[in-house]
Amino acid sequence: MQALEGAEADENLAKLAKALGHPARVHILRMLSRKEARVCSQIVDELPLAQSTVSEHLRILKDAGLVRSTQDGPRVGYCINFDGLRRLKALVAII
Amino acid sequence: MQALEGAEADENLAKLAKALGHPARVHILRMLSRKEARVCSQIVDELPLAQSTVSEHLRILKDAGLVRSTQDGPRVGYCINFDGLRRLKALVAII
DNA sequence: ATATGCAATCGTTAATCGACGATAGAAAAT
DNA sequence: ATTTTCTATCGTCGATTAACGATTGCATAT
Repeated sequence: MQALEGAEADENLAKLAKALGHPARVHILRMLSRKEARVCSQIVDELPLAQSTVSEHLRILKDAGLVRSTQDGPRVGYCINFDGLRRLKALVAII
Repeated sequence: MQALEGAEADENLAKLAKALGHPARVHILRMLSRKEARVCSQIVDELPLAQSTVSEHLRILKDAGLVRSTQDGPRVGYCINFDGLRRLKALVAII
């Protein structure tokens, strides 16, 4: 378990929160959380954004460790990174 | 109680998370949470930032509803806005 | 081998953010 | 009344972000 306090934890929480700091990314995360979507095109269909923009939002969520991409089968799939999400919840909970 | 789902909740969470999306602001929030500081100058002393920059971070936290300023007595004090913080925790918890 | 479909990356533009010093304002102390 | 102390605001600058269309890359299907 990583630290929940100190400068490193602050940076960690800031990075996670920053990734969450856009409505489209919150929406994407919720879709993935409820398994309403697994591939990029489904998310593009749902949001009023270009494919490239959605792809960029997914990259940001991946970079922050909130989302993982999987190649289960023929196509790239996305899913919640539960480790990252758990950590975010833990860090927020103790503020 | 406000909604925890839907577009409005997404925007709300994004706004709160964005405010939290900077290490200095996380640090400030933790200081206030632990009552290690109550006035701006104490925070300035603690952080390697100019007074104007700290003041701006405080403004962002206030705008997001995570911090309140109080004039209890002779001088302006800052404290956690527990309503906002509670809402953040609730919104994050259900992702 | 070629075509198709999906996602990532590139290049660009406008907008926003983060930081600072300087300045203003308000209250308390002298 | 003047000085001091503390915080907010202004103006500026460079860096980062958000968005898009266009292009590339990679599988699968034909």
